[in-house]
Amino acid sequence: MELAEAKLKFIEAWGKLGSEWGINRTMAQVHALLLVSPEALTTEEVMAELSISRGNANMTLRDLIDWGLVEKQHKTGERKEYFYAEKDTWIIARRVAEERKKRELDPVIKILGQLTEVKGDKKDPAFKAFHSSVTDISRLANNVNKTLDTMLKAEENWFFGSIFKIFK
Amino acid sequence: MELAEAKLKFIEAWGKLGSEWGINRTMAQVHALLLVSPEALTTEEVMAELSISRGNANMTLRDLIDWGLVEKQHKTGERKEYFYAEKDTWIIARRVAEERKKRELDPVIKILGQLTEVKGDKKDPAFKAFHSSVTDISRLANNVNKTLDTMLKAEENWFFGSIFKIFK
DNA sequence: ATAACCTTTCATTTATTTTTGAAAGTTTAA
DNA sequence: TTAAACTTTCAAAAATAAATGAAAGGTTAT
Repeated sequence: MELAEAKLKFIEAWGKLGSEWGINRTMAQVHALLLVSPEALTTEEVMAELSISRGNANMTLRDLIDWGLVEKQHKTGERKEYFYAEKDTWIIARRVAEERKKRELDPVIKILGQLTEVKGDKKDPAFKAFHSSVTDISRLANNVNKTLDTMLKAEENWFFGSIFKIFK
Repeated sequence: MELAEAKLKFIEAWGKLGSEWGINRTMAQVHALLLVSPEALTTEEVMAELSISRGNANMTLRDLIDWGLVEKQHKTGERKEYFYAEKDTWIIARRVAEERKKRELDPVIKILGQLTEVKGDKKDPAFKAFHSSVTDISRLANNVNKTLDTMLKAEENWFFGSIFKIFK
């Protein structure tokens, strides 16, 4: 397999994985393209490489910047904007975890906390089932949350290293 | 807040979280409904509670069974099928992790492994960027994979307990 | 055998998400 | 100020995903 083909395979696989996890396929593909590009690319280049429209490229790049995965660069003497992807995989993982925690996990943890407090007839099986399921899920969600907080602060080697040490 | 309202809130929140993570909203809602039901429910009851069609209810319940989150029950003397959700949150988390690992992570790890092997000109910046990004992502994916394997075998207390012990 | 009862399928319809591209907006240089 | 170069917006179109419901498929009891 040659580089050009391998690049396409990578972009395709990254896009597929993203879409399976609720991330816009194009956004994941643009990210993949930038990840394997040694140099920052222009909007035009992204449009051409992936055959997408200007509007789509612009919005997608902005989203990637919002996620903290891509940064704008300016070259002296040029007006065009260039886009460059963070290449450190562990930083990428942390940024994604951070963003999704904030957008999705935190809100649901808040709601679960409220639902945990709902009072009802302790003799009613419907209430008992509700209360115990919600309490259990709430506890698990909080554990996941704490683990993510740890991960956000940790170095990769420390994080996985320590996990593997215990569970070997 | 009373039970009926709380149940609706829970179903809504679970459905939203699911859809953000690439899981069909209705599937997550049916799961939520069954989770807070002390008794197994019939297709008719699921249809009525969530105002969904017979076909949708049937397919969604089948999917939940495929995921290992719901089981069919039969009551003696009755022909109707009843559906009951696994209530142990840790088992639920493990089943979801197991299923998604199998469906999504394993395939992508395989592709990354192949892309890692792609040969090219070591002087070419494009090749260097491709190779190092793919290698790094591949390594991270394999670490996540190993951690999931550990989780699949572990008890909840052991898993989180050990993580918190190190990172406290 | 057949009728009642229940489950499954799948061609259509409906809803949701994503993309397009032309127009509007902005910045820079002369 | 003007015009060229570049970026952003967003209403409309296209693509994708999900839901419907009537018909077909199975089972069981008589």
